[in-house]
Amino acid sequence: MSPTTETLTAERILEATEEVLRRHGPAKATVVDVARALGVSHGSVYRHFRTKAALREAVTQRWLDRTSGALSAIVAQDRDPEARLREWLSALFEAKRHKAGDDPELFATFSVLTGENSRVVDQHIEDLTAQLTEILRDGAVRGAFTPALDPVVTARAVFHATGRFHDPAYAGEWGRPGIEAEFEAVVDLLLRGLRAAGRSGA
Amino acid sequence: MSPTTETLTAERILEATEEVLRRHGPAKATVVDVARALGVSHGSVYRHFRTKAALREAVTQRWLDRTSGALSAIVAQDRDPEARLREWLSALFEAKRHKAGDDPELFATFSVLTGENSRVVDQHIEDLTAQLTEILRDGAVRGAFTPALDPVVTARAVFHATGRFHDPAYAGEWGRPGIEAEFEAVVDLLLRGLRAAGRSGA
DNA sequence: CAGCTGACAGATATTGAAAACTGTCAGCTG
DNA sequence: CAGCTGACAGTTTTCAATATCTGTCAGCTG
Repeated sequence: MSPTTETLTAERILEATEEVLRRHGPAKATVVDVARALGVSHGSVYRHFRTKAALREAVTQRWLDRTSGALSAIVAQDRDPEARLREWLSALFEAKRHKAGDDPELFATFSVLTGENSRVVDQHIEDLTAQLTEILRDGAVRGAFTPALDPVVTARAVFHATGRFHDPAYAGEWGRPGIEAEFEAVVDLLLRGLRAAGRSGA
Repeated sequence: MSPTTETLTAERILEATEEVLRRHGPAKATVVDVARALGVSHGSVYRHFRTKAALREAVTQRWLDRTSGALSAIVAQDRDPEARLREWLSALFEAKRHKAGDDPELFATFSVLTGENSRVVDQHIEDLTAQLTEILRDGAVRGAFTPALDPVVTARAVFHATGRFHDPAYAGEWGRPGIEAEFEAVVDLLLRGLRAAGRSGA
């Protein structure tokens, strides 16, 4: 039962690939490296993943799904939709910032896929906007947010409007001093726009 | 009075550089090319611009200033601040879109400078947010926008929130089908947030 | 015989030598 | 003598040869 004699599964390949990507980065990590880390030939890896791109995408998907999963807990909370939306956006920003800082090589892989308009990234964005839609819909039902706005369209608008704080293209600016204040200003403005008429402002 | 015997001025060098950049793009355009286009030695170009970077920046600044100038006319209009803001944002989006489409090589130069956090790009952003601030301040005075928000901070928030529609990092998405609707959704939401309480919604 | 191997063809990346470019400056020229 | 030239040193880019990688598959192995 030593690791090298265990059956070769997609899961084990994903773990090894994540490790190789973490060490070498997306530009240098090769399928041969992954196979070597697992003590098998690279042909075996191709038995589980049709192409190198599919492997990269699977690793990235797993990695992104961890974020979506953590955020969905906030959506499920039973409290003030406005506070929930604020916390959700804040958590998304934090998550992306930490990923960029703690796992720069995996983050670079994610950035590459974003630039390539990968299906995986599109799916991630759909997951996130679906969560936003859920909060907005609930907020409208509870009377916290105006019912005048279509939740699906508005969720996408909120997501795009906060792109500076979660899109990897901006990762370089997430370390700047005033970034937190910028985030607050954008979120405050968006929340003003979402609130039902008759509720007090800031 | 033939062009080749005219005095060599910064202005003539800028024109020639713009032409060379348009033809070759930022990666291939050289100072030697610019000098050749002007019929002088490259040493003469260095008499007017200390480095190649300074030359690129001067060309880009001129190019960006044309946009700021056109937009300032909208700021100066004497009409409903909300309509003015809408038109200003729309004009900014259009201007960037056309620049990206009509002058791809000059736009690429601008994108390079953006990625390098050039002083020229920072100045351009300051110009634009100053114009936004002006509209917001005027809107607050006229009672169209809520006075609860600091115009300077809010102008930056509006600028960041609409980044998807003017930041060169997103140029690749400006040709997509739904982009206009996305733009409208974001602007509608922001305007709801800006409006003074007691005014009717959408 | 299910799963793995390793040789292979074509594609991609690396390397290092040669070419081109940037920025300087002593001296030429009108 | 103000303005321009062109040779030059140091750096960057180009290009072609070489090495490595991707993806396939016939055949080996437990």
